[in-house]
Amino acid sequence: MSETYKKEIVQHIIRNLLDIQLLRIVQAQPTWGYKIKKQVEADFNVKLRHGALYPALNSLEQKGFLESKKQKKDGRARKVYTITENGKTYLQTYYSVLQGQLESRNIKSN
Amino acid sequence: MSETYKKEIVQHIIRNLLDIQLLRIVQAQPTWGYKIKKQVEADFNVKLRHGALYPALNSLEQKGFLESKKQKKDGRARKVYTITENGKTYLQTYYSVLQGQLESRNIKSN
DNA sequence: TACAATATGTCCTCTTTCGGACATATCTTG
DNA sequence: CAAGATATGTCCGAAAGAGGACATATTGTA
Repeated sequence: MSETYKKEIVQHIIRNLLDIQLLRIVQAQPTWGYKIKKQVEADFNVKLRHGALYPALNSLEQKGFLESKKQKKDGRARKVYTITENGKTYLQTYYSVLQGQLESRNIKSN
Repeated sequence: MSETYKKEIVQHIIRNLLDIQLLRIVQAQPTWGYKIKKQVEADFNVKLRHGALYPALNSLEQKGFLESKKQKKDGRARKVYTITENGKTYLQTYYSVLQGQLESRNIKSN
């Protein structure tokens, strides 16, 4: 029953909250674009366009929420992202707002 | 500190998760467009265009997540929305996905 | 040596959304 | 009576985003 809309909802989140998801993933562990794409697609069974992903990552770096270093590991040239303090604060605040909604499902009815 | 981004984040949520917010508000209590607008703007101190709100409500009704009845109370002709079972299920599923993210902030690191 | 996978980027067209205006009707208050 | 609040809707030009292609380089595999 609650599975009915699950895929649609995950797709909705990936589309509309992509920046939040990226911050969340990078916060959990420094990583790079291609891995994020593969990981998200495997974990959630949705498609994540790299034409949307890479610009989003660059945008988050420009905003100062992510930092990147070009590394050459396993013979691969990767752009590894790390979350910044501002990024952590932003994500924390975002989740606290959502948490507030999860806790109090009621809205003031003046 | 966590107040730094709060307004920006609330605006982000209103923009990108408007349909979810509407379902949440209507689920808490049957209500109508104009009241939602005033309520959201007062509660969160952000602007909610009625040019975005009314089409969004109609869209949710077309999807079968909301139902509306035109009422004349207090001498006012209002279109009062009620959440449907499908709407409840959708919202519930949405929040359960977000909840899952709140609980496990870690993502599988193969 | 091809072909697939890894890895990151841009570009173009189409569609959607944004911000704000236009529109209309009723009710309340000064 | 006029102005503001309540209440719901559409429309238009501009901006943003979606889908998918084009582009390039290296590495691993058949």
